[in-house]
Amino acid sequence: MTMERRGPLSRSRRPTIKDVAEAAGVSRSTVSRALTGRGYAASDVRERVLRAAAELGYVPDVMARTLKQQVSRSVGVLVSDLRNPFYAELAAGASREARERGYTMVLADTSLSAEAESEAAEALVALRVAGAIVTPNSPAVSTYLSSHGIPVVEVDRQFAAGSTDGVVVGNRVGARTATAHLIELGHRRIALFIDETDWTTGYERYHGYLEALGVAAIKVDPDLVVSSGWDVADSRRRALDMLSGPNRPTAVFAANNVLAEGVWRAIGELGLRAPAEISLVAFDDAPWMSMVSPQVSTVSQDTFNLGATAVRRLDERIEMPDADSVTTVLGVRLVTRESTAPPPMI
Amino acid sequence: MTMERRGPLSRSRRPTIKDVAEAAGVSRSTVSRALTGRGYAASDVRERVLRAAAELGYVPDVMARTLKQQVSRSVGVLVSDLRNPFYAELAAGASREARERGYTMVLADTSLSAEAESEAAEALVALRVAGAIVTPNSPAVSTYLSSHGIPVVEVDRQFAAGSTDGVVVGNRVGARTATAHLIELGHRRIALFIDETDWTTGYERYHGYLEALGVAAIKVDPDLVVSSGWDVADSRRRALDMLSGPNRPTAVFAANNVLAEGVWRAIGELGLRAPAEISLVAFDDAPWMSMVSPQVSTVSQDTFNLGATAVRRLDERIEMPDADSVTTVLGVRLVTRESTAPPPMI
DNA sequence: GATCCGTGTGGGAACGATGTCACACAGCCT
DNA sequence: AGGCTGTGTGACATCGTTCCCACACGGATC
Repeated sequence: MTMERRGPLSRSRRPTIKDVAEAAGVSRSTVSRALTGRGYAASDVRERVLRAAAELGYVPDVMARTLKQQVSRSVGVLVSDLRNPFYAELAAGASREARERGYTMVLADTSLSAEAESEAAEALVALRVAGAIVTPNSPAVSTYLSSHGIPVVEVDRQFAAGSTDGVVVGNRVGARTATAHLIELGHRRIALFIDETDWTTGYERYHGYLEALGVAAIKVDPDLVVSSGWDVADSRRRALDMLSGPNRPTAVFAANNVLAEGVWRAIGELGLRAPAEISLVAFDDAPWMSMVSPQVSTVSQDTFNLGATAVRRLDERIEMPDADSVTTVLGVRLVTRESTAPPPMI
Repeated sequence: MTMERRGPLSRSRRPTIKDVAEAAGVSRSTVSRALTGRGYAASDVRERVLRAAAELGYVPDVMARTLKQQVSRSVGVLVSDLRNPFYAELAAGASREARERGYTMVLADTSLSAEAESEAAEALVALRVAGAIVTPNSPAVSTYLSSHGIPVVEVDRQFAAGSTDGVVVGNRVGARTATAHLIELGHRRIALFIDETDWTTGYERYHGYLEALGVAAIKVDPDLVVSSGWDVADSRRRALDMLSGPNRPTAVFAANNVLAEGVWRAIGELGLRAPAEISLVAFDDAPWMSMVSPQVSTVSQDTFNLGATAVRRLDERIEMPDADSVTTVLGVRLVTRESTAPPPMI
């Protein structure tokens, strides 16, 4: 196998605007005007320039242009974990909207590591991106990017509400609705699986859960609130513990798709029959939830749209850097499937 | 809600190397040498420069650097559809490997559209990326990028074998193994669901299927080979047709995760009992396959590694542009779960 | 004392595109 | 004839960085 000989065009250096100018017999300035459409250019000259550019396969150098104009047409997107369908779909939405608005997308998977996150943020600054979208793990990213004059939109989670734009979903109302759904079915011992309860998304979902219990005058049992790690294995382990215990709950609300998967696996392994013996309701409608049996009831959010909306917001912010910051809250919807039913009679 | 006042630092323009030079009382050249480590710089001077840079929050401008050096540290990644877990995982692997090697990643979702694909390719040229990884839909992308001197690695699918590097999996052997597995169980009427049979991946899987049938001296029934579209809905429809027909197959080999989902849904909707009444084996181990009941047997490929390997290959190619092109074939593994069993007795 | 090192440092020309400015030309008015 | 306008073009400085080159300095060698 041998590398094919490259065309004559590419062996030499890439064509620059100067090459186009010479080929068309005009100056660099004229080429620039003809191609960008800014400023005068006689139609026959424009014609000639366009032809020359096409013939040479000329593509303007974004680096040089950005350097000169001091503003690029790319946005940075920082997500926690592309392997999680939630973030993948978020990124897909961002990608489509970015393309539609003429932005290129620089994407980094921050792998839930603070180090990777700040490293990636620094790369975005170095790249002089026009703006950034982040699913932050700490307030640091937004602060850092903002301090370098880069507009930021926090998505899914929001640390810097009030000083930074945000696009989130109705976490509290979603969690409240999910919990209320279980209560309505007759459940009283409802466990909550959640990653953390102190910040933004986790905080809201936790409080949504508390509110629903409060309304029904159900006392919160701290043993039923498990603050699990971020991966399936951990959540599964914790669920195995809780569900094989003596006084197990009759229902579980798993506050995201990863935790839900862990709980779901534990239920299966313990041979518990859902929803007859235990009900499960999740947050985030991952694809598997509508494929497994019983299908999992969940609070569904339009994740693709979440990403797209964030890019829209960012674009607006780039246009109007000094407008007041806004937080957009997208709606959620409880999808009741087969995993929730009244608790077993004792 | 009001935008927080930005720090004094950012209100004015971003600090440049010149600002650092003035703060440290040296020339721009010296700052450059001190920060990059190329060339002389007395240790006390270096110290002073580093401190000044840190104090100002200086981050070198990648645009300017790239413009000068004529080589960037970013790679382009073009995938078909981020919402498909296959591509998401591929991108995740690429992302991690890119980060480890000091590349930033420009990602575009080409949405299975040829137009978006070539648009994205042009953007990569404009960005002067150091290299690109693509899951191509046609030979055009690789040709185009190569003609602009951009090293390309084709991943998953390969159109330009011999002239472009590729990283693929053992599609033919995987398909053969999956089909042979069904034959071994006693199946004779084995349907194939596949997206296309003319190019690269689809071609290989198709021929793997044919080979396995050939070895067992089973005549190919063209009615059992359905070249479905690319989405779940289409595949489901085709599967409903075929499986509700008079002379249905006893087993289905679905050549990718999307088609498998369609077939799986159809099986469920028709109330067919798998594997008692129909066996199913897939290609690509999507998460849901090990969660549903019965769990789906499949040809598993290490998709994350596929992405990571592609970046590794690309990096090597960037280092040695004139070496012979190589195609890396990663192994696959048949994972037998619960969806395959001997055909029903007649 | 002239020359030659090695060690540092600064000046300045690139890289490719943009856009301001000056200017050239034709046609028209005073 | 001189001035003006409108149309079209080219020279040139600029963006932030790198890196080649020149050069300065102290010490060693002839």
